[in-house]
Amino acid sequence: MKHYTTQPRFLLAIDCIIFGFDGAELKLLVIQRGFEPCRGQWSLVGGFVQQGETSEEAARRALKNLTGLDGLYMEQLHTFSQPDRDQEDRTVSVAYFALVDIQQYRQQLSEDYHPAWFPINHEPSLIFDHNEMVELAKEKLRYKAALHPLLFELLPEKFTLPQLQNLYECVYNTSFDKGNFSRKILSTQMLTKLNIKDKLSSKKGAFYYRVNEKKYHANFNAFTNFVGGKFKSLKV
Amino acid sequence: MKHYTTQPRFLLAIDCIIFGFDGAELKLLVIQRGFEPCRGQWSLVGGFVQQGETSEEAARRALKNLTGLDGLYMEQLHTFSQPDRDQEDRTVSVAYFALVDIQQYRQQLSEDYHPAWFPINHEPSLIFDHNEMVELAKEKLRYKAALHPLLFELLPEKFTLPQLQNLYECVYNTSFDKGNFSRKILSTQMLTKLNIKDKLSSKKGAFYYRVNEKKYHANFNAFTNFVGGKFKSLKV
DNA sequence: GCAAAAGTGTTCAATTTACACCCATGG
DNA sequence: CCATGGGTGTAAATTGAACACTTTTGC
Repeated sequence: MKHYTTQPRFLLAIDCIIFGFDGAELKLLVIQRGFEPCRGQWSLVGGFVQQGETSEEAARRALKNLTGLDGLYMEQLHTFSQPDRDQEDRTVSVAYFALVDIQQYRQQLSEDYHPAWFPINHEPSLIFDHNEMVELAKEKLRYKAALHPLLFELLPEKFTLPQLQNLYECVYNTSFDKGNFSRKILSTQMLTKLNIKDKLSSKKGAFYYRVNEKKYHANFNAFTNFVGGKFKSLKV
Repeated sequence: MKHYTTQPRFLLAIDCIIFGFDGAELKLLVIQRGFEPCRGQWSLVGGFVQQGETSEEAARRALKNLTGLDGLYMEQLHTFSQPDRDQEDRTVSVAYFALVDIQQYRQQLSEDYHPAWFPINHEPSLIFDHNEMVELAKEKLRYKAALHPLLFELLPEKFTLPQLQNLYECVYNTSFDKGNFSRKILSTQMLTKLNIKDKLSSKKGAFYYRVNEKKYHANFNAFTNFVGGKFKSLKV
């Protein structure tokens, strides 16, 4: 093993795969790249890790810059290190995926970034290996959401069961029985029923619920099967 | 966003968390570090990523060097980037976890590396953030093995159901009903029964099985609940 | 009153769990 | 011939899937 000083050095980047849900479709947030190489092309939100910060911190910084939001759900996805992934220089990128409530998202700095939401499954061609990152993030989202309640992170504070079911149906591109779905979700005791109804999508109106933070955090890492029998046939 | 040339540069390392099973205990392979800083202390197997190779390739190179084995089960775990994690220089490390059949492992280059197997739960104090890496790898192993058949990778080509059950019981530190365990495993059709018995641990002898590679690979990524009802109470 | 969406109830099937029982054999 | 661990059978309990039914209300 050679000594440290003889080892090659790398640029270290982060890239964020940001998912949102507009009530009808699952979407991906991308920007128009503002500098060379590939200026003007669609790209994930990213940046370089600085001395004195972790890659997590760099990713949160990038997210905050673009969305104006703190405390988003975010987790490390994978590190991409193909020598030729960035034609300009040897850059290794740590990819993170993040979930945002699209209603809370306020477009900031749009002059600099030109952000745009694309429907998942119709995202544009992205620079470097960013499409590969998005594919992996979609897999991970489907995987993790089948067992853990992270899709709540995509919804506003108050939401109805039909809205939640619609989100699951979008993510898994299938349909669920409403009776069985509602019983399954409510049996986790992660939701608190409010006395207000959303009357926008039906005459009867659907009750709003909000996440019971205590139960949610306490049970986030437990295994809960959120997708019924489709669980067994899911491949990832 | 600054231009590339103004960005800081990092050393890029890989570290491998290598698990093995000796029939009675789950074990971790560590080495005595051969160079400064921390020469002589216990460490994960690692190395620096070189120009022109991916971190995956660097990890396979390190595994091959130490164990003499190709084609081990290996997957990327997490990237560690605390600025002070290596006191000598700013080094970011991509951690991989690997599973080896301990019987196939031949101690090579022992003069250089001084490798040793430690029982999981009694591993020694390791350099840098390596204990943290091991903790995360143990969690990931328990998580993934609950749903996918990766523990087969820890066993020799031929093994008995009681041996397999013992392995699961070690990983989850619990016990399973032998009848239900055997039915569950065999129902996956991932095992082929051989006409030879292992007579070492009983008078009656237990039939050997081997992995049906076709079924195994085809269904590796499907969700299969390998831990019965303990699944629901498993937290990770 | 009726269409449309929310929400509840009920049945049948599949899976899981617990535990009893039989089997093979070395000493 | 019996103790020991391997292996099979089975009934009860739980969970899941399907679908019928009731509720509410704007038009």
